[in-house]
Amino acid sequence: MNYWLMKSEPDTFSIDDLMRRPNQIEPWDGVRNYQARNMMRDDMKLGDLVFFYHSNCAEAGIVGIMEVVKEGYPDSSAFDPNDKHFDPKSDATKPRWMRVDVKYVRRLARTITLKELKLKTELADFTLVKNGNRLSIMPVSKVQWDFILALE
DNA sequence: GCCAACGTTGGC
DNA sequence: GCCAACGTTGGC
Repeated sequence: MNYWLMKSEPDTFSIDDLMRRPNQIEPWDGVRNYQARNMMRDDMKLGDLVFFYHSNCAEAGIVGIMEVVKEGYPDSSAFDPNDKHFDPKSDATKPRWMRVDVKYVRRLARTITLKELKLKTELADFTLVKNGNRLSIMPVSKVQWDFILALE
């Protein structure tokens, strides 16, 4: 069982949007970064738990928990010329990009903000708080996961 | 809206 | 295969 963190801009897709989806499931598409792609393709497994992180907003931070309900499969949004994330170098026979499906588990009692996480010496090695980090998907160790949840 | 950090692209 | 130019991310 592994733990993850996934970022989303709430203006684009927030945890409220996830709650309103049919069955509260969302295909996590549009990721166009190879490191993040590789994690979805190779490492994210059914039942893994994921922090939902709101980025690029007034109160950036962890707002909830999701669960992986479908493992890596081709991101067909890359095939659609009308899609914002269309990639002409990807097609159905040779898909370049992958996605997983995630399902809403619960909202945190409060937002655990980036500001707060940055103050914790226990999280000094956590990718999220590293300066200049831009990965939209990252692994979270069990120790980090438990520590962060204990802040709730 | 600014801008630093970073990944990707493409010329050579 | 180097690296400058460019585009994007995301905190502030």
